[in-house]
Amino acid sequence: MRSSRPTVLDVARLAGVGASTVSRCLRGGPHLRPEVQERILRAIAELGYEPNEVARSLRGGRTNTIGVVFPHIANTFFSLCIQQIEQEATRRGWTVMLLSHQESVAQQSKQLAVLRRSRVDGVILTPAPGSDPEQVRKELHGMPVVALDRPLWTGVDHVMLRNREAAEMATQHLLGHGYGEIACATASPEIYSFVERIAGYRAAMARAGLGDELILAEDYTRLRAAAGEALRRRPTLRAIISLSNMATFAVVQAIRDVKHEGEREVAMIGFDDVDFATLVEPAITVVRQPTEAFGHEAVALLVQRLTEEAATPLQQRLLAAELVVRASCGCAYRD
Amino acid sequence: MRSSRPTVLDVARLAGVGASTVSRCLRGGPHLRPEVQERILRAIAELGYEPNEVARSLRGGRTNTIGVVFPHIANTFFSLCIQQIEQEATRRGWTVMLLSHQESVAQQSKQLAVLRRSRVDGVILTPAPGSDPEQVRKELHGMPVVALDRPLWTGVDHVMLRNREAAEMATQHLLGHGYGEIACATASPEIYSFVERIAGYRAAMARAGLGDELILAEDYTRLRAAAGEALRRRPTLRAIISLSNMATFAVVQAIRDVKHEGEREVAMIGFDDVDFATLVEPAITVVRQPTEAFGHEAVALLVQRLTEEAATPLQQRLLAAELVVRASCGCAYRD
DNA sequence: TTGTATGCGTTATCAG
DNA sequence: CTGATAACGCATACAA
Repeated sequence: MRSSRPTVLDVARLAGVGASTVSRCLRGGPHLRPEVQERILRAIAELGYEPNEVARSLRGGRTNTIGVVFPHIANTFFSLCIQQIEQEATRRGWTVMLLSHQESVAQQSKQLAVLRRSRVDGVILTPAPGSDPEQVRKELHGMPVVALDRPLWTGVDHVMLRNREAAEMATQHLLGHGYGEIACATASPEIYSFVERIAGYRAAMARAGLGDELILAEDYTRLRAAAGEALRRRPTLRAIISLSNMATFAVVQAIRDVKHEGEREVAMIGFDDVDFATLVEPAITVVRQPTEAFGHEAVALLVQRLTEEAATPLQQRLLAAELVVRASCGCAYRD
Repeated sequence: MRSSRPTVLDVARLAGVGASTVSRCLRGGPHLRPEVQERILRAIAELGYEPNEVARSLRGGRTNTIGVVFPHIANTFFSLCIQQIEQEATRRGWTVMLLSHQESVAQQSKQLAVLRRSRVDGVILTPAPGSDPEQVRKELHGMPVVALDRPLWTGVDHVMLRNREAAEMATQHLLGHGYGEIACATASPEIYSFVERIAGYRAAMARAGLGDELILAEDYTRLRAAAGEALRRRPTLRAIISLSNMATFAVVQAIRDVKHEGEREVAMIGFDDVDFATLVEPAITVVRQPTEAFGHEAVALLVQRLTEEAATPLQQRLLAAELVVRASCGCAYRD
């Protein structure tokens, strides 16, 4: 059953040629007599030969594999990115090794060690909050890396959202509807993208001469509670911006909680075009991140660097978010 | 920069021992003088040596990698499974190569070829609909496989839901609420799990002496339309069961579409505990699949078979679904 | 145009 | 207890 598979040598023997000739035939070498090539191809088919990528990797020093390390896999933002990465990698003939670090620096270290030992050619990484850039640089040990969604250190290729602009845009939109008191909700406010989005929100509020109110929490269960509390404490608070898909979920719940206690309309703009955005009433206006571009660009950048001849200059992609206007922001319903 | 990394030989030289001694030290061989071990460990630390898994794989004939092939990655059911698989694999010291086939048999063939050439030790596969089992068996070429969510051929390890029971349970629940006309909605009715769930639904309806009505479509946009149409065509239709997270989404939309046209209450039970289930009004009663168990069991089964001494008997896990009762089925609201 | 020999980094074997 | 050696499968340099 587990009969060991045929090697180039088996093919060579059957075709009555040398091993290197078979190798050349496989790799499309030009120096081949058609007749010989024919014999080799037949031998390959007959034996069901397939090259051993492990041996190729050892010999060539390249694995044709990229390591992908994300905080979580099931979070819709990341799973959409991963989906895109897998497809783009497959399309280009690369293979993906998937790992997650659960937002833990320690776990991230372990996973990077796995990638080092596996000799992957490059890495796509969304670093855990609190990562020491210099430490990560060492742990990468020279493996080319593309930072996705969060920065690593200046001088590394990355693909990120224009976080500030995105949050500003949302805030502006709410301000345009006449809301003066607008809160901003997120868990894990130490995570880079949230830091930036908070800054964007604050900038917009400051420009309008208004104060800001942050609703923060360690996790999303607490965020729901915190948002509810904020709404109760401040009856004049009528609008909230949430900074991620999870936060959006929590805020929707909080608003519903408060609504149940008495009449109270609260406008909101969510982050990420979650599927429930169009299902709830009113439909949620959201800041949509271009997840396809995240995945596509990350792979493109990495592959480019892995196959470059001369040194490619630093590549940094700053992606624009899109405001998908629905009803929750105060706009007329128009679905 | 790309200075090639130290090898066992470098470590051996620095420690003043032979290469195999270093190897034994690494693999925890018992035959080592403490003094020598000390020297080796120091050399390893000094050089920053890390074993090359590629070479190990070539030498050992095992890659410590499992291939995971799913239809899609971003579908919440699959992404939850993948998340669990990655965690369980990492915990056990295995590595995951992630691929998707987009429900295409041709794409699946290509991905299995990638896995063959990569010499992964085993595969977790959710086969594309229309797969020829014998063909897949050949394409696996002896690699141990665990089928997840959909069967492959009798005699292969698998982890699946008790689909019929799950659908029957949901149907029963609706029948218990007094609904006589209950429709069942899904796209891609050729996919195994949906076939089974349809059978379960029908069995329950037949047992109650009632006829069944299937709402089928090729994709989910059309399913939304088809469900809306069915509701309009048959004003007495007051309950729908949807067979997947995507179908649930479509049915919720359809019910909302119809509701907008006039007063009409439609009960429903969804499949998969999607996050929007608790956000819409009324909250959706759903059949919850134990995604953690899917991932965990799949890895456990596969690893067991990969590390078995003697031949392990066929392992088939049939997971039970859980009815999460909320309000959409007609039960009192109780959140 | 083709074949032979060598090495990629490990580990198992076997002799010391 | 330890060290030299061979082999895993492939691709390259070089010889023919």
